[in-house]
Amino acid sequence: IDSHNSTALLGIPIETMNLSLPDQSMHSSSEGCIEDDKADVMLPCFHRNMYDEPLASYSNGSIISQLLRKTIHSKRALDESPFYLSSSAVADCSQEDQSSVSSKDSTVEAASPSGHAPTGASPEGEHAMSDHLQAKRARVENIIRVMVGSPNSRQHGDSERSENEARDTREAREAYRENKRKQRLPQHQEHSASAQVSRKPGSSSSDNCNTKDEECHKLKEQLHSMQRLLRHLQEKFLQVYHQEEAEYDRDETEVGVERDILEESTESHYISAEDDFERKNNRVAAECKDRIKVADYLVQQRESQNLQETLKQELTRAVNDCVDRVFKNVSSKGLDLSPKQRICSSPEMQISTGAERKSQQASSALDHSQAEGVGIKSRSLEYYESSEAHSPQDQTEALSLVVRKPAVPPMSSVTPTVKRPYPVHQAPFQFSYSTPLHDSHILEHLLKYGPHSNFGGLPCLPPSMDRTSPDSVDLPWETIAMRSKVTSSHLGHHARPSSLGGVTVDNLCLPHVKIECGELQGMKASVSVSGSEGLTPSHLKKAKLMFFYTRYPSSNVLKTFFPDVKFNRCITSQLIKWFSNFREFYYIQMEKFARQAIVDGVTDIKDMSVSRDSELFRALNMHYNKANDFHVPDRFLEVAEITLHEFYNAISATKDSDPSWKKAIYKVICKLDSDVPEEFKTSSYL
DNA sequence: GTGTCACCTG
DNA sequence: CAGGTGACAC
Repeated sequence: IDSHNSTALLGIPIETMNLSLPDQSMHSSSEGCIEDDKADVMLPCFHRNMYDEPLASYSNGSIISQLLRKTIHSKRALDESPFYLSSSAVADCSQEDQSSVSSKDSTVEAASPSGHAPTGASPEGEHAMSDHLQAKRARVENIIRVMVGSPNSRQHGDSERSENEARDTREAREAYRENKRKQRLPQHQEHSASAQVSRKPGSSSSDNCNTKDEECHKLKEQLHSMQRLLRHLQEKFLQVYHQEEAEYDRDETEVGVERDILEESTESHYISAEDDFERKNNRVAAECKDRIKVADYLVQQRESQNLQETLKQELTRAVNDCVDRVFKNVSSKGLDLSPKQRICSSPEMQISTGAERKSQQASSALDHSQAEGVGIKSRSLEYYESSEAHSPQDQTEALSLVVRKPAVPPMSSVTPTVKRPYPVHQAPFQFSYSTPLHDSHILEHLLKYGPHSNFGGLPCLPPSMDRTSPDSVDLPWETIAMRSKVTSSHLGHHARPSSLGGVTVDNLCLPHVKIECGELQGMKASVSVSGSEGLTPSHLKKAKLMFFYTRYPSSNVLKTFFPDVKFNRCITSQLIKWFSNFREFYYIQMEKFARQAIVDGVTDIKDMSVSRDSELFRALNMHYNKANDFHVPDRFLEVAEITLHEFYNAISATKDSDPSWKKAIYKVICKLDSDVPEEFKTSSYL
């Protein structure tokens, strides 16, 4: 509470801290898990004042709403006098933070984006205002987006966060108007940041390699960068609003109207999802309504209605999109898609530009750890950075490739894809805007656990246990890069179904066989044939065993003993080639052992016998019957012995000087073929 | 011209 | 084990 109050006094929104702290402490020692993250994210939404920033975590579409709400809130706080802050700070955490920072200027500015048309403005004036308003909104959206996606907001340690916030507060006061909004948004991130921090240890639980010192150092670094970013944003805000303020000075009543609109839209969209949330917020909402409603409906109903419609549309769209994404994710999970796929399913708009990229990447990765785990985020981000133009859909098929080749940007993969919910914004500032991720995961959580589930209380599951995928496990930033590389092994360690074994493997080998047939026909045959009709490793093994009986099988023999193979020129040639290779190895061995015998001083071929114990036999058996699960016929031993003698004699007679000296031997051996047992004819022999 | 084979290479 | 090549037979 102390820290809380102090922070509030400093004018820093600490709502997130207040709400998240318990969770943090709870999760700090535990392993980071998605659910926890989600819980952290969710808490603000459900336990906080509706007007705070419930929408901030939902979607880009709600940004305007968020701004409006904030403005209203600030306004209210202003109206309520300085005491509001102090009292609320102790009593209601959700309100104080906002009110603490609020000032009249800030209120006006904040309100400006949404509703500025002064009462009694002429129609033309209103129209012009609406245009102006839209332009203003766009700018504000961009700025907020930037702030939301601000890089370093996520990794602040609790202790350091205080310092950071204090600094931010000072800066904020300097640029008071914008700061109010800024502070909140960053805090929203901070909320997740805190969650992130708490989860870190857990995430790295598998390898407790991250010391606190390291974390602190990183957090500090990120804090600094975030501060820089914050200053930059403040400047931007000032620029925008100074311009706007000169022209449009907002009536406070409008703020109330807007706020009311926001209330309605917000409630309609989200309360249904979370009754608990509604209950908690009703109290606050009632208060606000009492104060503001009087002024609300006195002001330009028309504009407010338009605004209301717009906001509703935005919210509806955002919600719909979220639902779609959630269902996609769920369905993909049901299909047991690889983690990677799932990862990419929630990428959303991750657009980073220029110098901010790096920090952005880090922050965004951490930022969304709540929902999906850092690894996922980072990967998705990488993907978008590497190829911004690509839509997630484009990645759909690359998964397998990516999976096997770490070097390739894994991003290309996966993704079953979810369309980017909203068009990319063309703002001068394009930081990653990851909010959509939040909403999707929030909804997902709702779908999975129901609206009343306790996000904060979710059990911390062991990494990769009871999680949809290992990727969801949160990891420290340092490990993200590695993880993204490791992704390549996803197929292997994750879902590589044992079922992949037999048939699949065989099929994989098919190309081998088939490619040999240059012609389309052959390709078709091999492809369509797969398994039963094409040549598989099983067929190869069978051919090797047949070699014990026949070294020079005829085409007819082959066709007879490979009834399950759809023969064509390619297949036949392939089989012939196999036996050719078998012979090659066979004769090489024979020549080698014959020469060795000569070297060893063997003078009588009677001393050269081939038995099952002989080295020659072992070599041959190893080659043709590696599994040693086949009883080699005695006839083969005889043939082998004859062959060895032939080579010995030829070499002894120095016939090997003749380039074609082996031909005579081949001629002899080819006559020694015996019939292949009938059991080889059955396609299921092996 | 086509098919088969041995040989060589990777 | 596959691919390529040359020799050879048909």
